Amino acid sequence: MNRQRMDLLHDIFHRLYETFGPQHWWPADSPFEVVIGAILTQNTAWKNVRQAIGKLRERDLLQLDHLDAVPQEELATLIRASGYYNQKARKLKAFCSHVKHFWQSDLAAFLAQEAESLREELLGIFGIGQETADSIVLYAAHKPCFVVDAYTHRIFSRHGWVPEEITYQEMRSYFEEALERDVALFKEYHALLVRTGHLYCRKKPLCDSCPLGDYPVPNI
DNA sequence: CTCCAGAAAA
DNA sequence: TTTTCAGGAG
Repeated sequence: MNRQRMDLLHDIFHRLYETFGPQHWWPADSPFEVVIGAILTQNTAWKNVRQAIGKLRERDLLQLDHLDAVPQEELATLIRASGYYNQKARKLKAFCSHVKHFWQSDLAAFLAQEAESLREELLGIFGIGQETADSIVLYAAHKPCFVVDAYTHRIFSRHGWVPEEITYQEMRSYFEEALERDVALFKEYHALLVRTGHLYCRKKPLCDSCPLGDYPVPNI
Protein backbone atom coordinates (compact mmCIF):
# COMPACT_ATOMS: atom_id res chain seq x y z
CA MET A 1 0.00 0.00 0.00
CA ASN A 2 0.97 3.62 -0.46
CA ARG A 3 3.46 4.21 2.37
CA GLN A 4 3.41 7.99 1.88
CA ARG A 5 -0.33 8.15 2.35
CA MET A 6 -0.24 5.84 5.37
CA ASP A 7 2.36 8.05 7.05
CA LEU A 8 0.48 11.24 6.18
CA LEU A 9 -2.82 9.95 7.57
CA HIS A 10 -1.21 8.71 10.77
CA ASP A 11 0.70 11.95 11.26
CA ILE A 12 -2.45 14.01 10.82
CA PHE A 13 -4.35 11.83 13.27
CA HIS A 14 -1.70 12.14 15.94
CA ARG A 15 -1.46 15.90 15.55
CA LEU A 16 -5.20 16.30 15.92
CA TYR A 17 -5.39 13.86 18.82
CA GLU A 18 -2.55 15.64 20.63
CA THR A 19 -4.33 18.95 20.09
CA PHE A 20 -7.94 18.06 20.86
CA GLY A 21 -7.81 14.76 22.75
CA PRO A 22 -10.56 12.10 22.60
CA GLN A 23 -13.89 13.39 21.23
CA HIS A 24 -16.11 10.66 22.73
CA TRP A 25 -18.21 10.13 19.59
CA TRP A 26 -21.02 9.39 18.99
CA PRO A 27 -22.71 11.27 21.85
CA ALA A 28 -25.77 9.06 22.36
CA ASP A 29 -27.12 6.55 24.89
CA SER A 30 -28.23 3.90 22.38
CA PRO A 31 -27.81 2.75 18.78
CA PHE A 32 -31.28 4.07 17.93
CA GLU A 33 -30.35 7.48 19.30
CA VAL A 34 -27.29 7.41 17.01
CA VAL A 35 -29.57 6.80 14.02
CA ILE A 36 -31.88 9.65 15.03
CA GLY A 37 -28.92 11.99 15.52
CA ALA A 38 -27.38 10.98 12.19
CA ILE A 39 -30.55 11.97 10.34
CA LEU A 40 -31.28 15.13 12.33
CA THR A 41 -27.75 16.50 11.98
CA GLN A 42 -27.81 16.50 8.17
CA ASN A 43 -26.49 19.95 7.18
CA THR A 44 -27.38 21.20 10.66
CA ALA A 45 -25.36 22.29 13.70
CA TRP A 46 -25.23 19.65 16.45
CA LYS A 47 -26.39 22.15 19.09
CA ASN A 48 -29.74 22.35 17.32
CA VAL A 49 -29.94 18.58 17.08
CA ARG A 50 -29.42 18.21 20.84
CA GLN A 51 -32.47 20.36 21.49
CA ALA A 52 -34.56 18.24 19.14
CA ILE A 53 -33.37 14.97 20.70
CA GLY A 54 -34.13 16.46 24.13
CA LYS A 55 -37.75 16.95 23.06
CA LEU A 56 -37.92 13.34 21.89
CA ARG A 57 -36.43 12.12 25.17
CA GLU A 58 -39.02 14.09 27.18
CA ARG A 59 -41.73 12.15 25.38
CA ASP A 60 -39.89 8.83 25.67
CA LEU A 61 -39.63 8.58 21.89
CA LEU A 62 -36.02 7.36 21.72
CA GLN A 63 -37.25 3.83 21.04
CA LEU A 64 -38.08 2.57 17.58
CA ASP A 65 -41.60 1.32 18.25
CA HIS A 66 -42.48 4.46 20.19
CA LEU A 67 -41.27 6.79 17.45
CA ASP A 68 -42.96 4.64 14.83
CA ALA A 69 -46.31 5.23 16.56
CA VAL A 70 -46.10 9.04 16.49
CA PRO A 71 -47.83 10.90 13.62
CA GLN A 72 -45.40 12.55 11.23
CA GLU A 73 -46.92 16.02 11.77
CA GLU A 74 -46.52 15.75 15.53
CA LEU A 75 -42.96 14.49 15.14
CA ALA A 76 -42.15 17.44 12.90
CA THR A 77 -43.11 19.98 15.58
CA LEU A 78 -41.01 18.14 18.17
CA ILE A 79 -37.84 18.25 16.05
CA ARG A 80 -38.41 21.81 14.84
CA ALA A 81 -35.09 23.07 16.25
CA SER A 82 -33.07 20.78 13.99
CA GLY A 83 -34.27 22.48 10.81
CA TYR A 84 -35.77 20.86 7.68
CA TYR A 85 -38.23 19.45 10.18
CA ASN A 86 -40.82 18.23 7.68
CA GLN A 87 -38.19 16.42 5.61
CA LYS A 88 -36.51 14.96 8.67
CA ALA A 89 -39.77 13.82 10.26
CA ARG A 90 -40.50 11.91 7.06
CA LYS A 91 -36.98 10.44 7.10
CA LEU A 92 -37.26 9.25 10.70
CA LYS A 93 -40.62 7.65 9.98
CA ALA A 94 -39.19 5.97 6.88
CA PHE A 95 -36.39 4.42 8.92
CA CYS A 96 -38.73 3.12 11.64
CA SER A 97 -41.10 1.77 9.02
CA HIS A 98 -38.31 -0.08 7.23
CA VAL A 99 -36.95 -1.81 10.35
CA LYS A 100 -40.50 -2.59 11.48
CA HIS A 101 -41.49 -4.27 8.21
CA PHE A 102 -38.25 -6.03 7.30
CA TRP A 103 -36.77 -6.77 10.75
CA GLN A 104 -39.82 -6.93 13.02
CA SER A 105 -38.55 -3.73 14.70
CA ASP A 106 -35.43 -5.61 15.87
CA LEU A 107 -32.87 -2.85 15.42
CA ALA A 108 -30.06 -4.92 16.97
CA ALA A 109 -30.57 -7.67 14.40
CA PHE A 110 -30.70 -5.12 11.60
CA LEU A 111 -27.39 -3.60 12.75
CA ALA A 112 -25.75 -7.00 13.32
CA GLN A 113 -25.60 -7.92 9.63
CA GLU A 114 -22.39 -7.74 7.64
CA ALA A 115 -21.16 -4.19 6.99
CA GLU A 116 -21.58 -4.08 3.22
CA SER A 117 -25.13 -5.43 3.17
CA LEU A 118 -26.07 -3.12 6.04
CA ARG A 119 -24.68 -0.15 4.14
CA GLU A 120 -26.56 -1.08 0.96
CA GLU A 121 -29.82 -1.63 2.84
CA LEU A 122 -29.44 1.73 4.59
CA LEU A 123 -28.90 3.49 1.25
CA GLY A 124 -32.23 2.14 0.07
CA ILE A 125 -34.12 3.92 2.85
CA PHE A 126 -35.54 7.38 2.11
CA GLY A 127 -33.40 10.11 3.65
CA ILE A 128 -30.24 8.07 4.12
CA GLY A 129 -27.38 8.98 1.79
CA GLN A 130 -23.76 7.85 1.87
CA GLU A 131 -22.54 9.87 4.84
CA THR A 132 -25.54 9.09 7.01
CA ALA A 133 -25.31 5.40 6.11
CA ASP A 134 -21.63 5.28 6.99
CA SER A 135 -22.22 7.14 10.26
CA ILE A 136 -24.77 4.53 11.25
CA VAL A 137 -22.51 1.63 10.20
CA LEU A 138 -19.60 3.05 12.22
CA TYR A 139 -21.23 4.61 15.27
CA ALA A 140 -24.38 2.52 15.70
CA ALA A 141 -23.24 -0.87 14.33
CA HIS A 142 -19.58 -0.40 15.34
CA LYS A 143 -18.19 -1.71 12.05
CA PRO A 144 -15.05 -0.23 10.42
CA CYS A 145 -16.49 2.13 7.81
CA PHE A 146 -14.75 5.49 7.38
CA VAL A 147 -17.17 8.44 7.42
CA VAL A 148 -16.46 11.20 4.91
CA ASP A 149 -18.17 14.55 5.33
CA ALA A 150 -17.93 18.08 3.94
CA TYR A 151 -15.15 18.95 6.41
CA THR A 152 -13.09 15.90 5.44
CA HIS A 153 -13.26 16.87 1.79
CA ARG A 154 -12.56 20.52 2.54
CA ILE A 155 -9.50 19.85 4.71
CA PHE A 156 -7.92 17.33 2.35
CA SER A 157 -8.62 19.13 -0.92
CA ARG A 158 -7.42 22.50 0.42
CA HIS A 159 -4.09 20.94 1.35
CA GLY A 160 -3.85 19.35 -2.08
CA TRP A 161 -3.89 15.82 -0.64
CA VAL A 162 -6.88 14.84 -2.78
CA PRO A 163 -8.28 16.42 -5.96
CA GLU A 164 -11.15 18.91 -5.51
CA GLU A 165 -13.50 16.83 -7.67
CA ILE A 166 -12.92 13.50 -5.86
CA THR A 167 -16.06 11.44 -5.29
CA TYR A 168 -17.38 10.22 -1.95
CA GLN A 169 -16.45 6.60 -2.68
CA GLU A 170 -12.94 7.55 -3.75
CA MET A 171 -12.53 9.61 -0.59
CA ARG A 172 -13.67 6.68 1.54
CA SER A 173 -11.23 4.33 -0.19
CA TYR A 174 -8.47 6.89 0.27
CA PHE A 175 -8.78 6.42 4.04
CA GLU A 176 -9.84 2.79 4.28
CA GLU A 177 -6.99 1.53 2.08
CA ALA A 178 -4.33 3.38 4.05
CA LEU A 179 -5.55 2.91 7.62
CA GLU A 180 -5.79 -0.28 9.67
CA ARG A 181 -9.39 -1.50 9.97
CA ASP A 182 -9.77 -0.28 13.53
CA VAL A 183 -13.26 0.79 14.61
CA ALA A 184 -11.98 2.98 17.45
CA LEU A 185 -9.50 4.67 15.10
CA PHE A 186 -12.19 5.36 12.48
CA LYS A 187 -14.54 6.79 15.11
CA GLU A 188 -11.92 9.08 16.58
CA TYR A 189 -10.50 10.16 13.22
CA HIS A 190 -13.81 11.38 11.81
CA ALA A 191 -14.68 13.14 15.07
CA LEU A 192 -11.31 14.92 15.08
CA LEU A 193 -11.72 16.03 11.44
CA VAL A 194 -15.14 17.46 12.24
CA ARG A 195 -13.66 19.33 15.20
CA THR A 196 -10.86 20.68 13.01
CA GLY A 197 -13.20 21.71 10.23
CA HIS A 198 -15.61 23.36 12.64
CA LEU A 199 -12.92 25.38 14.40
CA TYR A 200 -10.39 26.11 11.63
CA CYS A 201 -11.17 24.82 8.12
CA ARG A 202 -14.17 27.09 7.72
CA LYS A 203 -15.24 28.68 4.46
CA LYS A 204 -12.96 31.49 5.60
CA PRO A 205 -10.04 29.32 6.80
CA LEU A 206 -8.07 30.08 9.97
CA CYS A 207 -4.77 28.44 8.96
CA ASP A 208 -2.63 30.52 11.34
CA SER A 209 -3.92 28.83 14.49
CA CYS A 210 -4.85 25.46 12.89
CA PRO A 211 -2.92 22.38 14.10
CA LEU A 212 -2.50 21.46 10.41
CA GLY A 213 -1.64 25.02 9.41
CA ASP A 214 2.05 24.38 8.76
CA TYR A 215 1.32 21.82 6.05
CA PRO A 216 1.85 23.35 2.62
CA VAL A 217 -1.31 24.66 0.98
CA PRO A 218 -0.80 25.18 -2.76
CA ASN A 219 -2.04 28.49 -4.20
CA ILE A 220 -5.10 28.12 -6.37
C1' DC B 1 -28.93 22.90 -9.42
C1' DT B 2 -32.76 24.08 -6.14
C1' DC B 3 -35.33 23.20 -2.20
C1' DC B 4 -35.62 22.00 2.58
C1' DA B 5 -35.41 25.64 7.76
C1' DG B 6 -34.30 26.82 12.52
C1' DA B 7 -30.54 28.36 15.71
C1' DA B 8 -26.47 30.52 16.99
C1' DA B 9 -22.10 32.43 15.76
C1' DA B 10 -19.88 36.04 13.22
C1' DT C 1 -27.69 41.74 9.74
C1' DT C 2 -25.49 37.64 7.20
C1' DT C 3 -23.30 33.21 7.38
C1' DT C 4 -22.89 28.60 8.54
C1' DC C 5 -24.20 24.19 9.85
C1' DA C 6 -21.97 15.97 11.65
C1' DG C 7 -26.67 16.24 3.80
C1' DG C 8 -30.13 14.29 0.77
C1' DA C 9 -34.00 14.22 -2.65
C1' DG C 10 -36.16 15.70 -6.88
